[in-house]
Amino acid sequence: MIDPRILRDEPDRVRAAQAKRGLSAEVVDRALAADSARRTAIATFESKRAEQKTLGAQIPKASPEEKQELLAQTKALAAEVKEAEAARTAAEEEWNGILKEIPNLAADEAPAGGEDDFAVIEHVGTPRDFAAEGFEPRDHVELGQLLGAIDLERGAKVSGSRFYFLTGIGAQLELALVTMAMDQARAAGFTQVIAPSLVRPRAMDGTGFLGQAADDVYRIEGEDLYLVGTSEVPMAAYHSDEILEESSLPRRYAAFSPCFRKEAGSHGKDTKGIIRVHWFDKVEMFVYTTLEESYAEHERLLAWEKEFLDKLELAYRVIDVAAGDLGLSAIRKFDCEAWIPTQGKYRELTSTSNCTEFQSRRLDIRGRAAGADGKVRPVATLNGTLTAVTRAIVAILETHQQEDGSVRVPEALRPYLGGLDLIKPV
RNA sequence: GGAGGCGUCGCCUAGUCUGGUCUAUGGCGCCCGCCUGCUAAGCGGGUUUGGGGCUACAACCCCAUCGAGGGUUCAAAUCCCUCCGCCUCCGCCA
Repeated sequence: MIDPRILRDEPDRVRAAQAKRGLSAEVVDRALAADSARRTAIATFESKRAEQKTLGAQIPKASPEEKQELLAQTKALAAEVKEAEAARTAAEEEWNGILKEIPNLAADEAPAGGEDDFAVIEHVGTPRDFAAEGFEPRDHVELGQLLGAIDLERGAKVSGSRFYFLTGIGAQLELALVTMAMDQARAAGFTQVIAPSLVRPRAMDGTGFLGQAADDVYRIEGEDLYLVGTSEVPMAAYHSDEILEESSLPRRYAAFSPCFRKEAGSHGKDTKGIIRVHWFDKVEMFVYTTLEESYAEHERLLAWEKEFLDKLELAYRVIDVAAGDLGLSAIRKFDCEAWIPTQGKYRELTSTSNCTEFQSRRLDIRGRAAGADGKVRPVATLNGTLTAVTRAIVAILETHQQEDGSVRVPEALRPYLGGLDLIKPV
């Protein structure tokens, strides 16, 4: 959630932020009204409660006849306190509910508008010119079949549409990519983590995925558990309800977990292949740091993502995602989109977000400043994809394919495949 | 899955049976100061978090906070219920 002080002191800033995302500002007025109602309710309850405490303290010391009198008084008061408390609780819930509807305030640098209003920051590498090379590239579905790497038919048979088996060199590719990602992360000082992919509502809600995105989340029947769509969820909740020494920041984690997405509302999109699936594995970077450091850290996360894509020798562009497409939590988001030859487009391979204090406020993750004053305040959280396995495989197969259907292995990946430099059709 | 035990303000801990003087004890750690060639020791003080009021977002006052949420009561760390977590034993299992 956003800082309530900003809402109170600079409501116009919040209104402007809503407009930038293409959302109504009406929520701001509802929030302000709920805030003042809440404060009134708190004051009422607290004065009643204080009175009750004062009277109650006199009872054990009172003489028998005074005691009767006091008991009668406090008994009546007890009912009023109870009522005032219920009113306070209701007012606080109302306020919290409204506050949680407000997305994080987009950064000034983030372009205004929706999905198509992104700004291209840079292009890295040049898409291969298959026409000049004189052959028609095969798509990853065909290549996956030729190489014995991806089995979509059996994926559908066993689990349904948007599922797959990675087999043979496909399975090896996943393990190679994950290990390479983990090695890079460790070298950069990250703590490697294998994270749970089933979480409680608190974790899901705290990261902002039970808002508008709730349709995309799998729930476990009969249990209070959700399947995560990214290890951002368990990693954000990892330090929930904790106070971290700011001297211990940044805390950098590289977490591996499967990711599950319903892909509701994407019927007809990317129906072929493994571009858009209900399950895939991912190595995600997750960082806790201070608000001041978060902006520079965001750039670092982007740099680490680029380093990984560079090692895969892919052509890609980096975009600055528009405000309306940031999701609830982020103030700014960079996507790295790799060139997919058979689609003739750039497709998202990785994404990094600065969520500032938004998730920390919801999950109660605070930092204590160094020194005698030791102020406690929310920390900033950031996340970034190191590798989303399925899309990385799509980009590698399509980009590095040869006319005969074999695929050249990028230099950096070879050590992770036992030195293999060419994947040949089976 | 079954039976039992436990959960106190960073860590350890007193308090729970017998509800009110608990405004939660003591130790360790940490912070500030004193003392001291320096360090250690010693001495004195401070040290949960969230919220509200008032304000300079200070000081101060108040409310809540003893795993979480309900209940009983004039009054709950203390009694009752539900949930969560940890531990022990049994069963099952990769």
